[in-house]
Amino acid sequence: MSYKERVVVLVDMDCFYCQVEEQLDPSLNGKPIAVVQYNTWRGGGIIAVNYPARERGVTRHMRGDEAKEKCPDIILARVPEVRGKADLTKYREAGKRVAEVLQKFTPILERASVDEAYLDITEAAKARILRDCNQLQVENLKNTFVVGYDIQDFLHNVTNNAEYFEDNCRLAMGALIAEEIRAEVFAKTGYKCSAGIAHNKILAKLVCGLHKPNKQTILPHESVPALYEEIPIKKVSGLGGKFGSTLTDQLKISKMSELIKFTEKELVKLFDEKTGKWLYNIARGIDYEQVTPRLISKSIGCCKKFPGKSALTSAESVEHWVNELTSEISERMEKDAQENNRRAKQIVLHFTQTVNERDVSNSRTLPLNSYEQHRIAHICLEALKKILSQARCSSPVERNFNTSKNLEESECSDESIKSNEPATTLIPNSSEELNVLDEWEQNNLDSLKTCPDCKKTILQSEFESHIDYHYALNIVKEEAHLYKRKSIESNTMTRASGESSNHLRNTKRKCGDMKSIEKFLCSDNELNEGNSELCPECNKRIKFEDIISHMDYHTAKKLHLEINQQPSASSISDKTSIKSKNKRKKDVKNMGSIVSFLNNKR
DNA sequence: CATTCTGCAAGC
DNA sequence: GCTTGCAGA
Ligand SMILES: Nc1ncnc2c1ncn2[C@H]1C[C@H](O)[C@@H](COP(=O)(O)OP(=O)(O)OP(=O)(O)O)O1
Ligand SMILES: [Mn+2]
Ligand SMILES: [Mn+2]
Repeated sequence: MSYKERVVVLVDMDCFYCQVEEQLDPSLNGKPIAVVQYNTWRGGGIIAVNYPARERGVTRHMRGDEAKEKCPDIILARVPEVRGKADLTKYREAGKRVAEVLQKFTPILERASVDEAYLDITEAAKARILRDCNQLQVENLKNTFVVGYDIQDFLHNVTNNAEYFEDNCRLAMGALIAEEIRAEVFAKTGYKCSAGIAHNKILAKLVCGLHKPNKQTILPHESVPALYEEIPIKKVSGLGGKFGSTLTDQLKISKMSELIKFTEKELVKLFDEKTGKWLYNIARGIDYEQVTPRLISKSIGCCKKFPGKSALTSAESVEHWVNELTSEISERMEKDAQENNRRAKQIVLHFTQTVNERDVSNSRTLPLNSYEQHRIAHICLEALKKILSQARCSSPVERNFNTSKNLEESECSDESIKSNEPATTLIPNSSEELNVLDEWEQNNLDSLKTCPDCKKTILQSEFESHIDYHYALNIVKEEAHLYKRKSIESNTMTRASGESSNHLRNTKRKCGDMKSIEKFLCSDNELNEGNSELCPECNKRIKFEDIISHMDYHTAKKLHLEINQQPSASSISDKTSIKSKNKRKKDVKNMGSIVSFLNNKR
């Protein structure tokens, strides 16, 4: 498939945490604001800045005090503190509301962070070109910029010679849909966002930021070389860190356009096969990375740092913070279990200490059989003691802790807790961290039912959505003439389902995030190119004989959404999982004081 | 003394 | 399978 085939959109909320705060307190409207976490030390650390405050020179990473100097009338909103730590719940929930709106436009949606998501709307754009090319007018793309073009000229080209400019025509239609997506996000949530529209993820991400806030940008492929002349290498996703620095230093280049000088062979030789080829393609505006459908996180974690003198120095304090962190984890995991029908099977405990000026970190994957706070805490504390007692103690120095857990891939999930505390006395600058991580298991205790309409055997947990499916299908049959197939990509979530599957950890299987209706439709295994094709709407493999009814299903879903505007709030997901097993023992040196504290205590 | 997250892949 | 490091919001 051509590198110009797809229409990929990256939607990113504008100064997201600030917008969340502005909506909660409308008196902040129009004023310069920033969001800080903690405020006792130099006014707290700034993690989000709204646009009026940016004009005044305030940036992320500044301290609250510094922001006040730059902009005396700035309002500093504070991240809530619960259990003595920052609590990001309200931002996660706001992000979830946004994702629920985006999800109505396509199931090929990948949440990339709390405030952004990639959407592959190739099929929707193609379908709409067949009937709505006349809508590609400036008045329908009022918030759209096109790199390298005046929008008027760009639209003129694609509408007058749609075949010759078919790739740009798809991008233009993608932008029209993106305008609608963004309008819907604002209508449903009150939040403004920006978007990038391009043939791949890397470029969509890159151009989303060119016209913020509340605007969107198209990048036609032929505009890549000129754009790259202006783009520092570190601005491209994946090149913002050490690897990007290696490029600028070793290759003596600074702009993306300079990368094109190198042959694929040279790049493969300089780095490895995978990296070299990737870089060679990126230099030409080519990126084949798929938008991987994923609506919910694979891991749940929390952590706390204890910088400098606040480093934890007693067993009691360590125990206290492990309790606080496991309490938050327990609460969030329980909620996740209700919403997503999955359970973590493992937890990862992680902590770091500062020993002789150097960070030493440890982590252990531990089995998790219960979400009860005290049980999780017990598991973590036992592991912690074991690790520290095996460490060679001699010179007592500093430490800090932190814990975290993660959810697992398709079917599993984890949690993580992070805390960070200094353990011993002495040295003023110390820190530690603890982490916990787990995987999930899905509940297999589903009973079977027979559908009264189609007589198929289905899981109890999928019964409701299965009936919804018949309901929607019937309406479609009656009113199909009102709705063209493939008009707008949209998709509602279905109810949560149980379902079990097997270990899919690390296996690339799209079925992991499938909704129950889709699972029902895709229940046959053994699908291959000889007996099936990929659905243009959802990219799932469908048997030839089922493709017509499968497309009806998509139409039904769209219609159902309009009829019943109540999107059911749960997604499905998961299942199985695995694991348990734990770890090995690694020695850590210089773990003096905390070890003795722990040993003394128990 | 930026902090609190999340995802991915390499290397063992 | 597990730990670690990198990259990003
Ligand atoms: N380094 C960080 N540490 C903690 N939270 C962060 C960090 N970076 C970003 N966040 C949070 C706060 C942001 O509002 C939110 C989304 O990040 P991001 O999209 O990069 O910026 P933003 O939404 O604040 O502004 P922009 O309008 O430029 O997108 O994630
Ligand atoms: Mn943002
Ligand atoms: Mn973002």
